[in-house]
Amino acid sequence: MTDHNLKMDELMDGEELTEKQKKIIVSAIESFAEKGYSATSTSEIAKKAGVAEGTIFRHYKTKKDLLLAIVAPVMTRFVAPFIIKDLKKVLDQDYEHVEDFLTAMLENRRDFLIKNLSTVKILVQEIPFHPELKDLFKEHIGRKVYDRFEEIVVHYQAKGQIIEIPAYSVFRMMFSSIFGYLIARYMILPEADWDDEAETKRTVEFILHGLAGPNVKK
Amino acid sequence: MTDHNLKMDELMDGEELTEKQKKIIVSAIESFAEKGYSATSTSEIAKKAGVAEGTIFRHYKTKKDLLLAIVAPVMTRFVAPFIIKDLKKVLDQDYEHVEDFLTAMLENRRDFLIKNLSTVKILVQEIPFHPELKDLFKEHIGRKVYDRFEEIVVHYQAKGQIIEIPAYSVFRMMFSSIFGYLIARYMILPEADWDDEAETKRTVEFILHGLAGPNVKK
DNA sequence: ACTAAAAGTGAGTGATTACTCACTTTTAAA
DNA sequence: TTTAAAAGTGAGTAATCACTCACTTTTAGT
Repeated sequence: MTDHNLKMDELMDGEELTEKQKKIIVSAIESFAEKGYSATSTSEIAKKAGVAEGTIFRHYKTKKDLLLAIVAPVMTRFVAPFIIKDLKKVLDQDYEHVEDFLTAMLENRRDFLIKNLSTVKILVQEIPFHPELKDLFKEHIGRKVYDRFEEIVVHYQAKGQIIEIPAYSVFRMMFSSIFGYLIARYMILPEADWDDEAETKRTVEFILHGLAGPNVKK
Repeated sequence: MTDHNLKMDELMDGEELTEKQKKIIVSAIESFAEKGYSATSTSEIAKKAGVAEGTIFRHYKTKKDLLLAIVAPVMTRFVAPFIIKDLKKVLDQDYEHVEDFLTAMLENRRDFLIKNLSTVKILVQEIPFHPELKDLFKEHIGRKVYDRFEEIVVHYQAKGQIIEIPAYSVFRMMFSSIFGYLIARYMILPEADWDDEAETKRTVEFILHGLAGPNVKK
């Protein structure tokens, strides 16, 4: 179970969990990711966790609460790197060129995905069917991440490094290229023989050239 | 029901269907797209279609067969525009520049998506959970579409219009940009106020600049 | 008009499901 | 050591599910 690589407190944001509860979480993550929430029974989760079915309901009022308990933290954690104080100062010091920022972001998102692969899978697979998930997503990522990203885009446009188009277009193109790569790499064809260094470089170059402003570094 | 815009013979590749069968298909498409296959009961489909539940099993041996009957034709139709005889001749005559090809492809894929929105949604949502769908996808799209696409990439690389990188990287970046746009436009934020012409142009420009070869048209 | 095949029906079936709850075991505090 | 709270159990429940099948209705061919 790949999520055993994760410390349990990372999963649940430091909450104190019983051993049985941990087993329930781990088993639910595995089954939800593999079969989907709807096709996974609480009975199966219990068996896999080696607990009584009633134990699940001892900790989570409903099956849906179990799903939310798994997925909500991953959304919170997705946002974290974007919550930077004094963004402008950080960009000027550490990411003078948009290439530096891009490379860092791609690597950071990659690390995040590798660490949270199963839970991200669950999130992506379940969002179409659960309004609560969609609302949470909008709140955390739609708003918080996007607002920060807009500032970043404006910053680099002011320096002539990114073409003058709406920030949401930049957002869309950058994210689709990055996640197009990460999803293909880790979710669609994980067993293929990937040259990660080369593909990362190509993806960054693609984005840089695609969005090049008048002042871009050659 | 948006799929009512589709002629029924387009949906089912010309097969003769009874009126009740058509209603079953239409209702199943709607519910599978909205709730997912697993969370949709045959009882619900029957009620929505105004038929007896047994009627579904009169036409489809299992619930899964109903799903496959809906999804398989859309995959076949996805491939169709890529099955061109004498590809080189067509490219030279109609798409001298990669920009022309790109624009045509984006528009063609857009039209396809608009026409098949619900069934594409079902396909995307269900693939992770159904090995048969994944196999069908690999057969139709993984192989057929990709092989053709490789020829197209090689064609434009030979003319210096696309950068010399592996075809699968080109494929990945092009498709993620195109589908990043189409999915955002029609599946994630369909109600937003989109300037389609501008966004199409931006997407094409992004890809063109991102993949520009030494001989690209200025 | 008659007949057989095709299409459709809806009650029923055995299995499965999310959840409850009375009871048992474990843990922690005094 | 005792007591109470917390954690855990598993049989049971009402509801739901995919599917069957005896029967009815409709259609098509002669």
